[in-house]
Amino acid sequence: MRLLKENLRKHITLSEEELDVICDYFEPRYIGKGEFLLSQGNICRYEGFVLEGCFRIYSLDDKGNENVLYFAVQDWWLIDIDSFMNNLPSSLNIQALENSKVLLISKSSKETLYRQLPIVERLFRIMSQKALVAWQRRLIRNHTLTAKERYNHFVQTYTNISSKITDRQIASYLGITHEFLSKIKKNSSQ
Amino acid sequence: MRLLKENLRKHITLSEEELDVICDYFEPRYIGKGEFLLSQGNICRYEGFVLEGCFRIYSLDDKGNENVLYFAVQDWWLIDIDSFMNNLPSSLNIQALENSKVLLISKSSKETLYRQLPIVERLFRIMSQKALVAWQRRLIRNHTLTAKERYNHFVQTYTNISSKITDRQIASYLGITHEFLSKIKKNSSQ
DNA sequence: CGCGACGTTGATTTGCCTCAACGATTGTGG
DNA sequence: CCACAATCGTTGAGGCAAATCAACGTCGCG
Repeated sequence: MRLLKENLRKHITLSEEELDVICDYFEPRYIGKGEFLLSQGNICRYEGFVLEGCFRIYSLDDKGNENVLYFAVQDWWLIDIDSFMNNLPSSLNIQALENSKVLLISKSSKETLYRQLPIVERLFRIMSQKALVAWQRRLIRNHTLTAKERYNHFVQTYTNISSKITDRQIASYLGITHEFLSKIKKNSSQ
Repeated sequence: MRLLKENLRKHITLSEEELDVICDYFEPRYIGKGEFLLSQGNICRYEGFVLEGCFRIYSLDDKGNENVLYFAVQDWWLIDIDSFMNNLPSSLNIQALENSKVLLISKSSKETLYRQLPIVERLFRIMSQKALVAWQRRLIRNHTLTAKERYNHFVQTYTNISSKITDRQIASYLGITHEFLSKIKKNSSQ
């Protein structure tokens, strides 16, 4: 819970009482390596916060190719917002890449929380807006940088993540093939 | 103002009084073709809502290449969130592509509005989350679709926009050169 | 009118993909 | 604990999508 509180305090000033109220709505859950918190076709009923472990959030295209949207390790959030907000079948998969521990809040709990503590609306507004900026930046990087530059940016920015996951996953995140990533690494290491 | 009210009502149920309060904080402004609502290096002090006209939001990389983040026509919003939220110098340019009319709300007005009418926090949370989903989808399209497929998706999805802007701008939005877009169009028209 | 931005086209290059093969590592069931 | 399968990372040959560079005619605008 301490980790969650610290995460929330990064975005907004909250009293200890408010933090306690918020945290009360979350429940811990363990997810084994390879298991899914969400798989496509189902409705995303929980928002998750990662305490330990590592996740990949990915979609599948028509040909069955996996496309990693992002990774989540400690201190990151797990959700398919579209599915969660609108009760739509998800097109995303959220899979644990190692044995993991998360805190979950259900959709109904979150709505109750919003009403009970209106400042939580503000909190999640701010979090969403920060996330939005990050996605915009990533799109610009995809347009302006080469695959090699994007790879270097990734390992520098997410050192803690890149040490946990396979090169295939990283390649998928970067939007390139794993063969080509291998050639990038060979090329840049000499 | 009617247009703004309709836009807000798409996301959340609001009474006529609430809508009036919100709208009172916005002031109209005309922006001539080629003029900037925001240029990089400056702080984004206003959030804008487009009533008429057309805008491009773009950044420049080191080599001076323009990179269009998105276009905004009637019913769209104009802002550099990062700069607006954190009072940072913007890395974005917001330029009118034709004579345009917008509604503006300043940062201080928006903060006042949040306090006066807490439901506005909810409103902008929901708007931000919807926008987030759109950016995620766009990134996936960039990874999975070819340039031609992305172009077709763009003209189908944004018919009203694509008729207003040059092919160079569209190419920049798609992340390709304008020469290549020209070849795509030639190729697909026969 | 003349200039600058535009769209087009072609020749050439390059970044990245596809397919195929290989050894190394990991995981799993007997 | 080992044998086997599966997945991984690597490498190479070849191909394709898209970039680069350059030239040209067109159009809107001062």
